[in-house]
Amino acid sequence: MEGTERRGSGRPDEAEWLASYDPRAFERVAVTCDVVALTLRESRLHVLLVRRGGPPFAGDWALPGGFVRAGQESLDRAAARELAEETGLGTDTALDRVHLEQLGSYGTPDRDPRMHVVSVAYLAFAPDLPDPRAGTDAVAAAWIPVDELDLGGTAVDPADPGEAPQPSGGVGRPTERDRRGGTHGGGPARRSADSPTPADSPTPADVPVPTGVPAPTAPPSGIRLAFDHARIVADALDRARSKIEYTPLATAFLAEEFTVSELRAVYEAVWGGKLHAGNFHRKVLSVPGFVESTGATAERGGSRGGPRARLYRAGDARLLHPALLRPDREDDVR
Amino acid sequence: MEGTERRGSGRPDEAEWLASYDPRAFERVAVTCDVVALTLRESRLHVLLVRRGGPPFAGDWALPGGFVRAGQESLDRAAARELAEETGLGTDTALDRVHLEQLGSYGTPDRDPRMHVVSVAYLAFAPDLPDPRAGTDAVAAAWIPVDELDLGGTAVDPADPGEAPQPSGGVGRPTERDRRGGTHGGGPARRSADSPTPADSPTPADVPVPTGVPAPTAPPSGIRLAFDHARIVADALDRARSKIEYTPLATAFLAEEFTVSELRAVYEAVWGGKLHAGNFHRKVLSVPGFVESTGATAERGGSRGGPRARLYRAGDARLLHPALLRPDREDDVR
DNA sequence: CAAATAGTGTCTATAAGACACTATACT
DNA sequence: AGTATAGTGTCTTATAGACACTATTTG
Repeated sequence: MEGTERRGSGRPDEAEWLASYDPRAFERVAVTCDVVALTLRESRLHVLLVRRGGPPFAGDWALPGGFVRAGQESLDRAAARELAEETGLGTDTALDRVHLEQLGSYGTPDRDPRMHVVSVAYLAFAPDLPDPRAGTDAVAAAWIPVDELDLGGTAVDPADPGEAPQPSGGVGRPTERDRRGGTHGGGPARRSADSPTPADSPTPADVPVPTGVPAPTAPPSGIRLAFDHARIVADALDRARSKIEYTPLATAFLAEEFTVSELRAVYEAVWGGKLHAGNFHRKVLSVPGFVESTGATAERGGSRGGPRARLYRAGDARLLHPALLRPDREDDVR
Repeated sequence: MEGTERRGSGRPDEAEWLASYDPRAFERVAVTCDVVALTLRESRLHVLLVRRGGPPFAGDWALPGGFVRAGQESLDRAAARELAEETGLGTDTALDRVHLEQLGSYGTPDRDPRMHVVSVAYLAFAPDLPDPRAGTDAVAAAWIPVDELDLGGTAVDPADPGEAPQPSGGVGRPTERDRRGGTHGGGPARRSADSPTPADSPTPADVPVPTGVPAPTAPPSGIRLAFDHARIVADALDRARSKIEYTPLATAFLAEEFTVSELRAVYEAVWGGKLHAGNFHRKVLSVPGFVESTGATAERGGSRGGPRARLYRAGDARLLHPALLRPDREDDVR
């Protein structure tokens, strides 16, 4: 809207002017909010998906989402609403322990065969939540392990990653997408789709889906997602991997009180690899404001032995300083 | 769109179902692309702005932007088009040296008094470009020094930063916004507006606009921007400050060949502070792929004396490893 | 010549990782 | 008992920053 009027004064292209002046005079794009909700179940990362009842992509799994209610709600609220509807949790209940942030917007004209739809994607970090009330919705809804998804390991041109999340306007570190290339140096006409720029993680890796990263890549023949949702989920995972490096958000996957081992399990699940227990322990406790001791101790030791671990809760830091950097992978930048 | 059909089977709220089922049956939101184009002029950071000709906010400066052409262009393309139109440069010409990435989307219902508009904001890094062809557009267009803008140093509730960029899905480091709080831990209903989550910079600083950061904060009475564009520009600056930490994008502000001193000037302008020349020099040359020597030497030494500097061009790295971290500011996290 | 800059050398503090070791608790 | 885990200590290496210094060029 803004800045529209400046067009069309003393210009020859009146037609074009009209087109952009009154939105109602022309076809419009639809706006939806889609949510990539992540949680940890049995030390595996899961994403909330719904099964589509009708075409297009009938029977396929897709991200929960829906139209933004014009004039009624902000994007953030729309995302929260979608998430609440899908998880079956009240907008307040257990849902207030969920972290929700904007991921990026996707708006290629042909991403939905029915019409031009711009989806504003959100990323959610949730503690282990109950199964979504599948019966309520037409088809099914479930938490699916992310490593069972086909996220299209099929290389993305590093110079033209499509459109969507960029290492966005938040405080962050380079994400996988950044590592893969992003829009750097490209002319304005380089991307094929709209993509938020990833901006979360600092570990470089310009190779699309190289070996070296253990779990979070696409398996031989995983679950296909509807629309461009595989891309959105891939971007979300990039963001998540990056985000837990420099924020305490890994704690959002856990209960209010947790042990350092449980926290380490979050990192291992999200990053996909083993971490050195001893060094991780010291590191976590050394970052100011990351966790604070409750003074209590776990009821029992590990299931396979070991002393009872001390309990912690999230500290008051909003950023980790210094950050917990991902271990260098082979597939480093350049 | 996606996942809409799953609603409304065996549900009591048929009305609501209808509302979200067929987008054409209800009021829609408009989608625009706004661009925050940054460039360096005389060692100061400037942003491209246009002056509004009519209400609302007539006479105020605003970001260049316009409607996304339904069914015709992706978000990335729309942003590139807006930028090209405004700078007067062809979509290819000098514009192919411009870096363009998605920043985030802003969609509070009341951000435009006329209707519900979702703006997908983009961030551009440009080398010194000619003045925009002001005559063409109704009112004016110009490069304005960012430190002359009123970006509302008026504290943002660290717990409720509004809606827009989050340290997005790209590879990044925590940005100022991350440092200020972001959506961490907040329930889904916490934000007042939609904001991409910043994800770019790692230096923590939870204080809204604390002392310590020299230049890039709001002056006593700077230029007011239309709509929520001050917020968008603030988010863009956060992203930019963060982005040059872990990517070689600072070179996008310079000509093809540049000296280390010129590169340092970019960092100083964007971060707002002096950097140690010697350490910066060594650091830049030590990061693999950041810059590569051309073998040539500058024609003349500095205007105030000194040897002729060697010339470099951007290297092939897409991420800096290790990153060039911003010097710790007092206003550190916690 | 004076002053400012380009570029290098050196030292110190911090942080990450490898490794070793103890103490505890489960089966 | 055997084994796995919680948590700590120590050493090595990489990096950031402070500081010093030389060489080169402009006014």
